[in-house]
Amino acid sequence: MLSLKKYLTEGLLQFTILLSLIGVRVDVDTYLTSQLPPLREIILGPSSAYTQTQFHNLRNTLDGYGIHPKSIDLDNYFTARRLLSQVRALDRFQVPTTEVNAWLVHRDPEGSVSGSQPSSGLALESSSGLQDVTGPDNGVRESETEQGFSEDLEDLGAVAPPVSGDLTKEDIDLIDILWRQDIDLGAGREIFDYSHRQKEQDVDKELQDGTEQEDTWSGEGAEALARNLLVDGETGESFPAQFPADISSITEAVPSESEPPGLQNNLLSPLLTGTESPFDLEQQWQDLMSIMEMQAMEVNTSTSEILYNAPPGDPLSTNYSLAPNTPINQNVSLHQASLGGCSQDFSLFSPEVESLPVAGSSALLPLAPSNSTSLNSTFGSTNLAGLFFPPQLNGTANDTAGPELPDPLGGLLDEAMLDEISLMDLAIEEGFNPVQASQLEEEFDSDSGLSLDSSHSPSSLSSPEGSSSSSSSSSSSSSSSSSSSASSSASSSFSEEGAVGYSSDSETLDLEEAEGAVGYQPEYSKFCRMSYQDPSQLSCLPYLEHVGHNHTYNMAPSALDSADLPPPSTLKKGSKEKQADFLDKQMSRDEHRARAMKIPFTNDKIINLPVEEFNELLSKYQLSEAQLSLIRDIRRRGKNKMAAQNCRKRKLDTILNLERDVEDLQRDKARLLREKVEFLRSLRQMKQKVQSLYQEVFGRLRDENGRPYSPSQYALQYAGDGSVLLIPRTLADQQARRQERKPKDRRK
DNA sequence: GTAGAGTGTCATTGG
DNA sequence: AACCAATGACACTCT
Repeated sequence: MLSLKKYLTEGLLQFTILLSLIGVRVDVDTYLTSQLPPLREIILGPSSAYTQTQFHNLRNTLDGYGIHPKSIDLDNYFTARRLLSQVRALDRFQVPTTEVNAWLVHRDPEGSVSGSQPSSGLALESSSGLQDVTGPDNGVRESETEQGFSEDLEDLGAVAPPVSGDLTKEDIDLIDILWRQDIDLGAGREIFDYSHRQKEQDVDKELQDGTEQEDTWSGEGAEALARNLLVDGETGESFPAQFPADISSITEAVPSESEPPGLQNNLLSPLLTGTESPFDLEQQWQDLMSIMEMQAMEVNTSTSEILYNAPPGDPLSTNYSLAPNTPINQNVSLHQASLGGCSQDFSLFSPEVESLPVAGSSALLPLAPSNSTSLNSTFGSTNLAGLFFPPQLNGTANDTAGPELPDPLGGLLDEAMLDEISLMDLAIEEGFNPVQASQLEEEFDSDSGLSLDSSHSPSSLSSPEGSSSSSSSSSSSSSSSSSSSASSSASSSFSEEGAVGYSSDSETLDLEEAEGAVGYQPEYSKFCRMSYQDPSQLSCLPYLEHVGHNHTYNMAPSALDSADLPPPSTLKKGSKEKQADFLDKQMSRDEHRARAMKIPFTNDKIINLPVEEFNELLSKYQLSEAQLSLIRDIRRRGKNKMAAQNCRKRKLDTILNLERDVEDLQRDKARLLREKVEFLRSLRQMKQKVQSLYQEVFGRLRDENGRPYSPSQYALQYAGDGSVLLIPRTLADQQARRQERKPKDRRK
């Protein structure tokens, strides 16, 4: 076992040297590609090729190779794969690299600490460089990462870990861990692209020549690169090879109170470069940033900015040539710290890292609850290490076993978001899952937008005319219904209407023309039957609305309203009796009474005539007091009957409208829940990205002795200008405490 | 025979 | 004050 380990280590070192010889650098875009797949899954659906869990098996299955990670054939395997991948990557472009400017603020007071810019400390500065054509490595991410790591250490003049020979155990462990990390996290398909390495090589050359990084980008190299369209390592999106970081377009929508302009802008880009659905990605980012912004509103980051940020004019910290649509890169300079091969990788981090302290501190506040103890509580808002360093890295890259560090975005998610997630899950369990929502939508879509369909409306007319009238009236508001009923009842042409007027005038006309009576099917059918049985009564047709009602009270059939009926002599005697009985049954009580009292006009006239005409009509006849009283009662009851029908119909419409509103709200709720699920899912993946990238960056930091920094003692802090600072935890904790108080004060 | 829906009627209220 | 729409409540009929 020991020999195996040694063999592995030696093999890795040899491989690293090999990669460095051919100019391969490791870049963080490995993580970009490895982390974005989940986002793609959100948008495009799951893709087994990007499933993160498969990365663990990647080394055993890639390219058909079946090999155990500890196999002694590892170097052969890696070499073969690397060469193959390099060949494959020859025609690909690569994302511009990320520049990481970190300032070690504490460690040696007399040295060039905060503010100074050691020219040699640009471990993470990278650019495209033409890769050695002889050995472009595209596919072997693990070896590539490691190679880039050591290569950077060599090239950058920073204190590099021993490349061979006297490797300490920490070094070996770190190498092993980083190697495994790269494997586990997965690498992008174009991580080791040709153009990318070309840029890197160029930068490396310039660094060796003592050229400042910003000169590189502002000079010919940058222009030349700008002319070329680079392809995002993950998404394949083409964009100018500049140092852009035009995340401002995104973050502008998320204003932050206390942060200087550009602070937020730098870290978003990588996720926005998805070729398949960049807009969706941007939307997701906007959602994320909006949440973070809400939290950032409560936090003042000015303190940290004053303390640790490079001045605004600092070329290193502000050298983002923010070309639009090229938001990939983020400059993070790790001064006084050597960072292995983190070139553009940090750009992926940027969105999160930036937004955390910026939006900062607020977003992180939940991470370090005041009641938490020791380190966790002290990791402030801007203390990235405390937030992001996972136990894994702590145990491995850390010589002093530090306490377990909280989750990077744990504060974001753990408290508020997790509650929401749980609520959401609960809501889904309660029946608002997307499937049901979609079903609901289908159901509604089939409803033609009206809540009043036959199944829902027991009072709807069974006849086509009736249903149309009913649906139209139901679609209108109840107020319109009442107004329509009022208009119909107020109409002076009662004889033409002859119907109960609930619906509007036009509707009433349609209904009357079709039915000529009360707008309910039972009455209509009865009336029709009666009318066709006795054509002689067709003359009564407009006025027989009351006859059709169900309520036929047993009264003496003696009092037929003879005024509107043809002479009985025209009918045969046998059928005449039957028809009389039938008509008696069809007549209402008031009609029977009117007939009994020998009222000389129809009940319809009594009921529907306007007051003036009604009084005129009464004046034409010499009527007794009993007749007048009956006529007034008939009129009152008739009007009230119509009013009751209208009222009931209105009531039904109101109920149906409420039902439709409830269904609409349920549909909206289901949709919002779906959106929430997707948003939370993307947020979780962002969190994972931030965590892994933080680990990547921090794990590659080396002190002057070439040893990794202890996560328990140091933390990465995201400064307001986009740079990343390596500060001791105590300082970070103090800052965090200060920023914790501010939102509280603000709430007061 | 009973429950429930549909309808008519009365009393009341408010415009 | 008269008229009328709206509506709750009740009764009746029908299924």
